[in-house]
Amino acid sequence: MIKRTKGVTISQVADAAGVARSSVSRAFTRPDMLSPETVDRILRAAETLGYVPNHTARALSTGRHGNIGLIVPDIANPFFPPLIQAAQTEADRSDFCVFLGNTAESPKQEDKLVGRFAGQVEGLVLASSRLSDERIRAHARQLPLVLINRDIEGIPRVLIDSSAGVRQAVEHLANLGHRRIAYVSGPAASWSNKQRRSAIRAGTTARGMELSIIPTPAPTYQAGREAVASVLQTGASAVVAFDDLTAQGILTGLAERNIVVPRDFSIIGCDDVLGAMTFPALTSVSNHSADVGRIAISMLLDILRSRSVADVRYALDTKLVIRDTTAQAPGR
Amino acid sequence: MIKRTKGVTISQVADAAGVARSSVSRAFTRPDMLSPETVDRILRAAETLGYVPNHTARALSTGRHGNIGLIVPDIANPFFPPLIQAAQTEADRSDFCVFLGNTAESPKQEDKLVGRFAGQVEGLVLASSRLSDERIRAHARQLPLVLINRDIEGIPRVLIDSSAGVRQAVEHLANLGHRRIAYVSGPAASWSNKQRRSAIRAGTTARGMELSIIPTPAPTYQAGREAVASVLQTGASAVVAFDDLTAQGILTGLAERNIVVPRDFSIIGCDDVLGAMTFPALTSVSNHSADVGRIAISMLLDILRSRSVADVRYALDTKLVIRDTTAQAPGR
DNA sequence: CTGTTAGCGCCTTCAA
DNA sequence: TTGAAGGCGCTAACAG
Repeated sequence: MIKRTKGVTISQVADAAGVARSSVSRAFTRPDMLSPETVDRILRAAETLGYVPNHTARALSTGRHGNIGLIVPDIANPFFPPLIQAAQTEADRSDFCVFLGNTAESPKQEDKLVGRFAGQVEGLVLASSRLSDERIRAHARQLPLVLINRDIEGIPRVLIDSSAGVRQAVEHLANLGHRRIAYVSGPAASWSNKQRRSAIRAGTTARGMELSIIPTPAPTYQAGREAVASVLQTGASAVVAFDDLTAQGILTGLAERNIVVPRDFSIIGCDDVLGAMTFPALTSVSNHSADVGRIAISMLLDILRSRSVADVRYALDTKLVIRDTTAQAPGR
Repeated sequence: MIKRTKGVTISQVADAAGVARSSVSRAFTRPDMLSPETVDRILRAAETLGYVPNHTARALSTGRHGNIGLIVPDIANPFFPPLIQAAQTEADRSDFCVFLGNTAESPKQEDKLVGRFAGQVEGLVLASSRLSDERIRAHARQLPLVLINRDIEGIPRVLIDSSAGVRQAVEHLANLGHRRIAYVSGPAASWSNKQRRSAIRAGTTARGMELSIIPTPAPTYQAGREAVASVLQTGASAVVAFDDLTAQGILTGLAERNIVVPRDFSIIGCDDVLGAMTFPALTSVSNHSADVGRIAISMLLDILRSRSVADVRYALDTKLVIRDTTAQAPGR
């Protein structure tokens, strides 16, 4: 049985130091308003009593609690951990704590989390939100919001613009002689998915290539693996996947059918989070997940500081990273 | 420019409903103490005014804010996301929010985070803490603590007991004819690492096998990859890695040297988080990361509810999962 | 520079 | 069943 120390309050410190409560408060928040000796005496008293400012009381009084929220659809997707980590580090630099929420790809859960967080955070970052524009706008009326990979006018947002990278991917495949390719798509509600899909469509159309779209329930290893059957039915010789995780699943699905990559089939991922960790090393569209996390938080903190919301749209460029899963189309 | 709605307070609702503030409070916390009609009237008024209870004020008054903290060393390590997700889900079931902290394997950062969280959470779960026993004990005096994969008497803890699984791993290798193996170890401050290392040592000693220990700076893909040189120098024909990520790195390091797994070399991971996602599919010691997250949170919530700390030690058993990275020792 | 005085929004005895 | 009143711990004018 462990006994716990109780909360020492500002009054006890004030008594011990022989000053008013407000002076104690100042010693911690605006020491420059007090004489150095007084500050010293107070701090010393606080130290011996083991006083720690009560965060909640301070928050009630100031209306600021130094917390921000970060909501992601799937923390287990390797795209997010670096983003989360960077966000955390950036928040830390300004002495903010971050609440993390995982929606498991469910808009309903996302709505619930936003509501739950709203009361205890000063602002929120929604990464790859699966909510409708209306819901997001509604939430933005309640508290400062920054979006990641979601493009809604009037709401600050930071985007990974995959179009350039995806265009290069199509070009790369075309140069290798592929004429018929497939896109294994991501969540319907995903802005990134829409963006990637239309970039591919534009690229293939421009080059007279044939394109098939294969839907998946969610961007996971398993979904990729299960998509392989459909992919093969299209007669495609190469595939671009919504993300690396899906691509990795496809890699396995192909291996299970003894289809050798890249000899028999080429594959390109997006996000480049698996780096060279797959076998063969995955060709992928570059990633900025950490940058995006850092930037989103820094934007949010700016907004909190300035108390004003500019309509910022921060887009990061991408490019194709060629590794070992793409090669000449078979039979050429 | 988006305008934000201001906070409606209990008083406004009270006025609108023509009741006292305390009644409004009761309508939300103890509706059974009020007549159904009154509750109804209050709720209706609250609804139209868009009243939402102020979490901070409530917390100050009750001393409970319904938040718990979870601190992990590296969110990007695939061992943790399922743990975090399960923890979150479990907390959610009891209407608790979770603060997530990432220490980047740094004890200093961990200490800092605990301090920062302490004021705003009712309890804390420390997963794979890198802190000293003393620091942990000190923190446990401040607030309810539950440990994951750290065995300190007197502090509630839930452990993945890898010894059985690791013992099976050694046995498996022995049966395949390996006589000389290496253990690529994890962080020095890791309880799991110590446990796995001694289980391997016990197993190899009992069978008269030779064992080399290879240190690494941190359990990462990169560290595993770089450890390969040292591993090969030992003349071992098989290796057990601290975790799957390290094992995956080793897999790459071997591939880079044209050493074919499992024909030329066998490898076993721990945690089984990569499942069949590596190539070849990794033999590994089973994992309970999600269970452990769920159980830790549920233990913490129990403690918070009962206001008492029993000395619980919850250990989960493990076993070897054989896949494709282990085979007969070469030359036999 | 420092003390006094009000709250922040809610919960919770204590009476009625 | 309901109201009145005090307080949770701290901050923020306003005086002095």
